[in-house]
Amino acid sequence: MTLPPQATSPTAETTAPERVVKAIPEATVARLAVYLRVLGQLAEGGAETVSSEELAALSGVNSAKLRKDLSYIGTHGIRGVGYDVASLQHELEKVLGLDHPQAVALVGVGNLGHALAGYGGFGGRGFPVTALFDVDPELVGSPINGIEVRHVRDIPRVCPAAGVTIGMIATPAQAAQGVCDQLVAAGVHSILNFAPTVLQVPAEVEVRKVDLAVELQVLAFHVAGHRSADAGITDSGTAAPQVVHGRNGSAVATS
Amino acid sequence: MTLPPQATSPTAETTAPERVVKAIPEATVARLAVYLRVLGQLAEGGAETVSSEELAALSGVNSAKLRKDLSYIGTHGIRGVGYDVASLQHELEKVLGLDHPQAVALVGVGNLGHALAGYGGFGGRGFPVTALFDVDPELVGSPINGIEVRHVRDIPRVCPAAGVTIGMIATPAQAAQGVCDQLVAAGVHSILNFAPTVLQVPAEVEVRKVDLAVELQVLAFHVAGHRSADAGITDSGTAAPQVVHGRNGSAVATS
DNA sequence: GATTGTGAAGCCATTCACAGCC
DNA sequence: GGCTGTGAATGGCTTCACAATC
Repeated sequence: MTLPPQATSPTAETTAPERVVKAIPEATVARLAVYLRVLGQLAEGGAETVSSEELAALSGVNSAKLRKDLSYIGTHGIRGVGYDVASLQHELEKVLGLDHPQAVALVGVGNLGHALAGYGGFGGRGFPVTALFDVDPELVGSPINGIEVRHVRDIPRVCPAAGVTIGMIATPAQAAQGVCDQLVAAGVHSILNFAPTVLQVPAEVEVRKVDLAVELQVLAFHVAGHRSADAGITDSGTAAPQVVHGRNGSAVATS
Repeated sequence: MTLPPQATSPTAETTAPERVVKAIPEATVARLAVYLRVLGQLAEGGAETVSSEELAALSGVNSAKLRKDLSYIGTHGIRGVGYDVASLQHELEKVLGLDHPQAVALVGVGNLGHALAGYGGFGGRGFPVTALFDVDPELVGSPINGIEVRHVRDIPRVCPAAGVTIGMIATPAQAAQGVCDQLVAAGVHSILNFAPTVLQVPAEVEVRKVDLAVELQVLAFHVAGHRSADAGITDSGTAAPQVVHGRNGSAVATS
């Protein structure tokens, strides 16, 4: 259904190079994933269509932003009605590359790694964790969640063989850079880093980071700012409909 | 040491309202926390001063951005030399509100919650997890990491008593909104959400979210985009010195 | 009448480039 | 000579507001 994903630029694309896969802002991509999840919930609830206003409220953004976001993927909502839940879902899955799944490797099976390995299917259909690595002799060789833990030194062999495209690093900080280098050498160009360090990588590698300490410190900053303020915070600008939300930011944490 | 934190605005502050605690961009605050961590490592290594170029490289940003960031807090580096590591550390700690610690409550002590509770002191001096909550009768009453797990229904009583200012939610998605409402009612206005849902909160509450599924989907998007591209990605614009990094984004995940 | 899609305007953040200082 | 601090320029994202469409 629906047309091939157009560039949606107002001006005619005179020189279309193969495929137009760019032009979607970074920030938009992250929100598309959120919309997709909300659509899943709506679909479960039996909804067939949804308005931008409704979907936006459930996603914690305003409706103009949502419509602009969807315009990047060349969506076809129906004016006066809204969006078809099912087809928008499929559209988003296709854009995000979820139509064929990505094999994920997880390095570092400590407390956090364990939790991540167990996270399993994530929200909906997921990212299969295909390979686990650690250096602890107690862990190496034993299975977790049905997957055998390999030694980190096997990354160069195992990852390409398993077709791993995404790596998650949940090691202690000191080990993270070394592990990262090995993943990159093994052809893994997308990395999600949970270790509290900034990773140095070549330009073609995409790193996103999830940094607990930073998140807490940002919150602490705001706590500090609002101390002794009591009346104050009534200036939210425009009165929101009902549903509001603190702010933006999102795992924004990427380095 | 050092002067009181000035607003750093170019124009003279004619109407200074009590204290000038704003004017620092959201994105800058997150990076300040990163600089602080790197400074900690430098201090351990025995460094006394550091140049913006050096600190920036270690933090994965360019030096102009770093200097601009520091300018917001009215820093006093020494031209021709750099920054004093120790005093910059203290300056950053003060700005981020780390001089007196924030009590943190963690709700949801499953796999992930366990890992978070154990994370303990985080990078350096930390955010003491002061209270744990869950609904599982098996967990409630038993101690984890020396802290007794309480029932979620006790949030309204325990949190104010313990002076909790920051809440972390690591429950299943269905439970998250309810828990959030209770935290807010208990006066907790800064929340870090690990559950895969968008939380609806009043405007005075700051929510940051850490969303695994979103992070992975953003990475998947980029994997999809670079498929079949082989030569391509040489257009990084300016040639970076040596150290580079994928991109930005950071836990950007806030809703 | 309701709701989408999108130019245009506005805002925030990044980058540049250089004056000021050590 | 080296390095910081910062106005000015640029770029990206968000918001507004409304014409187009159902």
